[in-house]
Amino acid sequence: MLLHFKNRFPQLAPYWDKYVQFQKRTAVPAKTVLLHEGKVSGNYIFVEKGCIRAALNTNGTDKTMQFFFENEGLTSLESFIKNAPSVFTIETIEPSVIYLLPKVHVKALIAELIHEPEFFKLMLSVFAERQIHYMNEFASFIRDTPEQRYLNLLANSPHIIKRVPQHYIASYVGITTVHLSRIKSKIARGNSHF
Amino acid sequence: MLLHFKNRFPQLAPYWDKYVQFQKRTAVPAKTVLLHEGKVSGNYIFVEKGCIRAALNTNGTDKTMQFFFENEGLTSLESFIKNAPSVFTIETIEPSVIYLLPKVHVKALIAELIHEPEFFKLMLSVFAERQIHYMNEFASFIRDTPEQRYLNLLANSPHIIKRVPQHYIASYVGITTVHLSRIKSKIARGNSHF
DNA sequence: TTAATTCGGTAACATATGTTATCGCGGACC
DNA sequence: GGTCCGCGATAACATATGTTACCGAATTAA
Repeated sequence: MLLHFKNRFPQLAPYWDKYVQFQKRTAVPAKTVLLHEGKVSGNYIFVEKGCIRAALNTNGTDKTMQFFFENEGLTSLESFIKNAPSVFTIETIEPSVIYLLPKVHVKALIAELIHEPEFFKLMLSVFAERQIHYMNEFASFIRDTPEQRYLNLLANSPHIIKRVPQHYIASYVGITTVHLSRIKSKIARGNSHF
Repeated sequence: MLLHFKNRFPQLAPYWDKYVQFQKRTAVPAKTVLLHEGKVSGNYIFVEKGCIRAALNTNGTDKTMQFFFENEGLTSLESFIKNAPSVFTIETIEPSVIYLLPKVHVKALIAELIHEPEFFKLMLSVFAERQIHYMNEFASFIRDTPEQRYLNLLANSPHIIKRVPQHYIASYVGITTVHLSRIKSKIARGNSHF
């Protein structure tokens, strides 16, 4: 993970190098839970290979919120920052290779980098991107019908649809697997709105 | 607006003072558009008095995304940072008194403050809060039924329901005004799920 | 003040989506 | 090879939500 940042931000190389030793590389099978909903997040997670999802559990039904693939990093921000119980579960979809960087070291890294304007800009842009991402997801739910959300996904992130089992996609667009099947067959029959 | 920050972060007082002169205080009537969807945001907006909403327009139907009240600040982040067209409109609900701080000065302020660790922490926490907010809204749409969303609003933000016209609330929870009326009368009859 | 407009409630009907159940395919495991 | 199980399709029915239309109260404009 830190190597990934190092490639993107070589100016800060000495900092990354110093913390490389603390991250743990692990290979895990599919359906491995990396963080349980309700537990406090202890690590920043980086995906080297494989595929991970964040999921909510409501009255026994599992709903997928987000997907992560190679070269993406994630954590439960609220849990990480505030030591609050995570609202979602983090789980592998495929057998994956991940890096874990414990929270203490992330905090130490940030404390060291707090004087570096380059790092400041990096953090702000990362945070801004995430905020914009979630805001757009939120806006999409207010604005779009589930069918439209599926079509958007098909248009903007076809790799997700190709790679991820369909029942995860269904809850992600806000519907049941049955209804997603209906939508797909409707599209296949050429009866979509487009 | 800057006075607001000055009260909360007196350590940075000299910076706030310097920029106070650039902000413009304005009183505007209800239903005044402060930023049109599709336009680039030019100001950071701070609400001294009144009430503002962010809204999306889809095929002629107006949908409310968020409400802002006294002592809250807002802008279209994507538009502000990337000079991208704003995805939403910003409009007053009530007659309001607002402060506008032009983008150039906000950027200059950030550029000056970039070396202040206190400011760094402030910015990160502001950004983190916003991200958590939008993420929770997003999660709520995946997890909850519209009726549940209305009940959540009633429990967590009753001031919004008391203060804002109901048709804005309806689109905010993701339904039509007709259906919101149904839900309300159902609750009044004591038939809600709780 | 009256007149106009906005806002919220309700009904009847149309459509979208959920629920439950069944089937079939294909991979995992022995 | 066979058996089990995860996954996706489909049907029939139930429920949730949208659409249109109408009414009356409340607010605003003249």
